[in-house]
Amino acid sequence: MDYQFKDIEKKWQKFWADHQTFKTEDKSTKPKYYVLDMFPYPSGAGLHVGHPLGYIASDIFARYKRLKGFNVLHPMGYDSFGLPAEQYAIQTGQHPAITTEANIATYRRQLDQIGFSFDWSREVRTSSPDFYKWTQWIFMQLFNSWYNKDADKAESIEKLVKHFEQSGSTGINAVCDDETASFTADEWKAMSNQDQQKELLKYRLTYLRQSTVNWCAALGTVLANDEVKDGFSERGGYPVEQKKMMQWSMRITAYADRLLKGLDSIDWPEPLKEMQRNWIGKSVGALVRFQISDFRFENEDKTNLQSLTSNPYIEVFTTRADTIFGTTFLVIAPEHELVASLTTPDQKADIEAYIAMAKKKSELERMADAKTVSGAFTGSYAINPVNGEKIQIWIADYVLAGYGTGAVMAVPSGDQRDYLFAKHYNLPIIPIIDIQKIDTEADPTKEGRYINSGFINGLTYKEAIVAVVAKLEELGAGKAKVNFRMRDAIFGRQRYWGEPVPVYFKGDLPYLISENELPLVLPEVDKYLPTESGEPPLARAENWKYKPTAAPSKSPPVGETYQAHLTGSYRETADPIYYEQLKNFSAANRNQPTEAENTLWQLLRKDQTGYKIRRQHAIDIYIADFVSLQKGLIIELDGHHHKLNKEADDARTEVLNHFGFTVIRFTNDEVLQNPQRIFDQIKEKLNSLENRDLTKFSDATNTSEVKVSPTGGDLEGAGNADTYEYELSTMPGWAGSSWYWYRYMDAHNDEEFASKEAIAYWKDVDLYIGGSEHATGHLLYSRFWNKFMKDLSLVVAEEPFKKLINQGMIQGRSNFVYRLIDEMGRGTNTFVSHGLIKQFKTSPLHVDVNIVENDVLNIEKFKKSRPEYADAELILENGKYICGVEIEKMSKSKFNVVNPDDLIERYGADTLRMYEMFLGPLEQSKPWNTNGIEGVFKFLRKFWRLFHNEAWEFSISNDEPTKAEFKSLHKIIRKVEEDIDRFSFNTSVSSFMIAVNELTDFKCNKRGILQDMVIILSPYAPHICEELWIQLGNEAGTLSYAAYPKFNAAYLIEDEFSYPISINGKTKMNLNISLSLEPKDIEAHVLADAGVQKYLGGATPKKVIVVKGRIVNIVL
RNA sequence: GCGGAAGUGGCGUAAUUGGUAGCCGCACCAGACUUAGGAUCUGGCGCCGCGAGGCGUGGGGGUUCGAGUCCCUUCUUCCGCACCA
Repeated sequence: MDYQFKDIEKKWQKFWADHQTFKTEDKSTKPKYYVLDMFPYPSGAGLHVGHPLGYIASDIFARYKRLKGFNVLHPMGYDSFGLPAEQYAIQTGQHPAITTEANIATYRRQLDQIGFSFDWSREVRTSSPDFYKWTQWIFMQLFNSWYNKDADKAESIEKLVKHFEQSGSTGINAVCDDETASFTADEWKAMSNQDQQKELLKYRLTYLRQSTVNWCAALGTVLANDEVKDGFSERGGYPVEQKKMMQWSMRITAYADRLLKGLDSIDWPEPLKEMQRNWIGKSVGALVRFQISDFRFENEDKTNLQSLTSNPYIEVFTTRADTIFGTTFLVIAPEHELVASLTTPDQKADIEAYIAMAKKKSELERMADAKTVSGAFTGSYAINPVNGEKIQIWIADYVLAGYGTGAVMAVPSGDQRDYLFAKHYNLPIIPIIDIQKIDTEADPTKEGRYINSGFINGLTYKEAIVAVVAKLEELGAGKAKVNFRMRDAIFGRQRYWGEPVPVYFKGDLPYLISENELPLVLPEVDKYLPTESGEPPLARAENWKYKPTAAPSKSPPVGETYQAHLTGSYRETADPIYYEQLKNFSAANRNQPTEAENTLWQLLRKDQTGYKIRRQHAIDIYIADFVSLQKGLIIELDGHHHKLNKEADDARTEVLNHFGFTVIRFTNDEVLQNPQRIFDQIKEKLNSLENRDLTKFSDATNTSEVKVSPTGGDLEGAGNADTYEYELSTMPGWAGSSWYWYRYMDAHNDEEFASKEAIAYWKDVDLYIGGSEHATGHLLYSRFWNKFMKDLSLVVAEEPFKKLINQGMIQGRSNFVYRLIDEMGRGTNTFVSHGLIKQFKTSPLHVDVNIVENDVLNIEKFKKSRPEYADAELILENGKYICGVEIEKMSKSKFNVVNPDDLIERYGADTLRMYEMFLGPLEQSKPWNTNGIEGVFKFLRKFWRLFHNEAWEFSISNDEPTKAEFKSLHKIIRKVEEDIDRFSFNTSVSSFMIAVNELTDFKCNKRGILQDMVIILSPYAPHICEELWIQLGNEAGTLSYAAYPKFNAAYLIEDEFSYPISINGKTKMNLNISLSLEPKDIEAHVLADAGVQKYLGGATPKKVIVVKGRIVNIVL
């Protein structure tokens, strides 16, 4: 049979799916290898040929690793929350879930027909509640954590609370908001719960704060810095403005240093690491305080006067504290909070005019305008702390409010911007280094010795910077400071199609919903637009409110008054509905014990008190934390805020007493501080009580009405039966993608985001392939979340992706036809071939690349492509119409999209896979050009033919291969190993061609060679290889796990080598010389050769260089 | 402006530690087989030159017996950042 790729590929794709050939086991004696692709956003356009490039490379790698005996995890899923589906929903009213579902179906069909070896049983979708339940859960962990700088890791917020209760705010070294309060332990305890929560929010790793955000009005949402490019949204290209809003943020800045350091430990492309370093933007410098001189005037704006009069200084950030003696003025940003207070009445008009002008300039104009010098003098002066000089304070928009302190010390001799400013406004310029050249521009040199610089005169840079910082610290006028350019990441989006934030509001304060309430499912809305009042789309959801009563927590839901079941039959029949619920709650509580509960349980379990203790046991409408039914003793643990619920507790105790239980209470802190003491107290109490078997309790039927508030336990936020507003913004697109690789490890786990065992086994991603466009988004956020989860011991690796490869972008290659323009300037229906356009007046038009081959227009198809082209006239060259070419982004509007479906239809998936690899180095960006695909197709047919005779019958010989045949085989065995190891897939494809060309020349159809060839080629062209593999008599489906052939160097050993003989470095001829000869003998042999003698022309060589097995060079 | 990557035939590219520059394809040319060819096979194919030979890895310079590869300098292209103090 001829090579029938269509049948073969269909057959094996079905086989792999039916037999789950690529389903990965979590338990294996093989070493693990995790090959991950960046999962796609399923867009409506489907895949074009650029998308699979990285997937093909990773698939080859994954298949290769399987052959090499690894247990390979190679999963795929969809990053299915996002803007396009939502924009489509806004336009059409179609629910984004439906659009997304349809797009995923298209993607899946397209992916399947390329023959990837994904383990689809582990598929994830970020928009599925099973998945985003855990995205929300991780959010909750972030909310419940703070960053302890002393431990250099995230820790539980409980630990912070404990510290506050014991020592107040002293001794806390946290990454937190700037304006945290100072308080003693007693002051903390005296605070209302509200105030405590407000303070804690300043420490949480995800927090709500009034922040300046990138607001995109057209999209109706805020955007993160990495989603804004040059003042426009990355998606859609809409203008973005700065706006102050209450927003969720992630305290990624806490990890700035670790994110920076971690880069040194991972095998990523250097440009990408550099981009992250840039984005993090660490600069080591100092904060310096400049006192305000003679601050005495009044001003109608008194907002900051208070702080100014008590603390009259401006703080600047500088990386060049050594240049402080060259400071000749200060510049503060126009938005700086002290501007109004510093402005003297004389200067008021100037300053206000300048601010008005600066405000009008958009972000873009301000950037474009970087070279124009502008500013205004405030009229105030500051004192240089090191020399007491009085210097002017200016405002200018080259100083950014958002970086450092929003103020700089201007050193015109060393900083070009300061230099230009000083020249423009005639401010002094003082040289401070002996070799500084400052006639025409600033000289930021660090060489030379300091002059005009007081106590650092004569020092070098290294000495000076240390001396200045020390002096500033001594004076109390400054300190060393590391600054980062990276800002905390805005985490909320005012959009519909994203993960709901698992938070509700009581007063102004956010509270987490309960963990067992997850997932908080995205509600239905009538429209996907903001409300009239400008609230996010989720505000449209009807009855979407948080009801604590509906929240199964430590206590079941109850109304205001409740007919307590003082019937004496609390266990089975109190209320069948409640009883079911209660059992569920208890189970949930047992799975998620608090720290204190867990600590105590370790002491109480297994009868360590001498009595059987149950935990989270349902009793009537309550759940007891711990109970001994034998003694009727209930042990309750209370959180710190529990004092609010005294009334409820009393009622609860009353009911429990009624049943014959004794209730004792401890606080969580008591347990955590001294568990043994609590244990002793419990034991003592148990011993003192009489036995009373309450397991079969049946008291007199004595019903009484008891007032019960809805909480009997630790329900956070309880206290009334009101409903609360949920957070209305959703999470950004990067939330789900910041941890998804862990879900693949254990994709169907309902109890955890992934089991401890799965994480311990798979650990991290060994190879990650994806585009560099995610450098400062996904790849940074993923590292951040990973480090956070490591801190909480949820995962084991500090870095998630050990090795990363960026596949290059596939650009479009547009073709053009040239329409003739007549004398009147009108377009005609005549088209001129590209080589002739200089002779005519033409205008280029995009033409569909799919009707052009090797830049020659298919005229027949062209005429059919549009009705108006049907009678078009074409001016040809050499009988052909040659199209023009340009490289552009691949897009529908440019008619340059090449769809993999068409190519698979025509050449098959194996050809497409190999051709995409053959295009060039994986990491290199290149335009798509279908021109060479025939060559790869021919290769596969040639390979197929090796196994068939002239009548196209399968025909293989069992003869012993020749030495030359073995040599071809072992060359390719080694070559492919080396190439795959360095991700050089293009070179291995050409080596396959060489091997098959050689074997064709040998007319080799020997099993001893071809069977191994099938294995080696199978990662690249799996379908054809599977087919040949069973034809060779092997069991179907076993090829994927066959053993990669072993390289044997013996087959490559040569007796002779054709030495290039060069004279003065120029190769003149070749000589076959035995490889057993040593350099001295080679030299003699070469010089004796007649051909060489001819070149020498009788001259005696000055020197002869012989490199054994490489070259002979004769120097004349 | 700063940082990074890269410049090799008509085109995509190859040359793993400095050791024969142009492998493998595409396109093109010639030929064979054919009713035909968008099939297959054979040969050619960096540039100049009839040839001998010479010149060739963006340009210039250097190190070396020998440089596409290392160093300096310069130009060009692409990518990222951009008034970051």
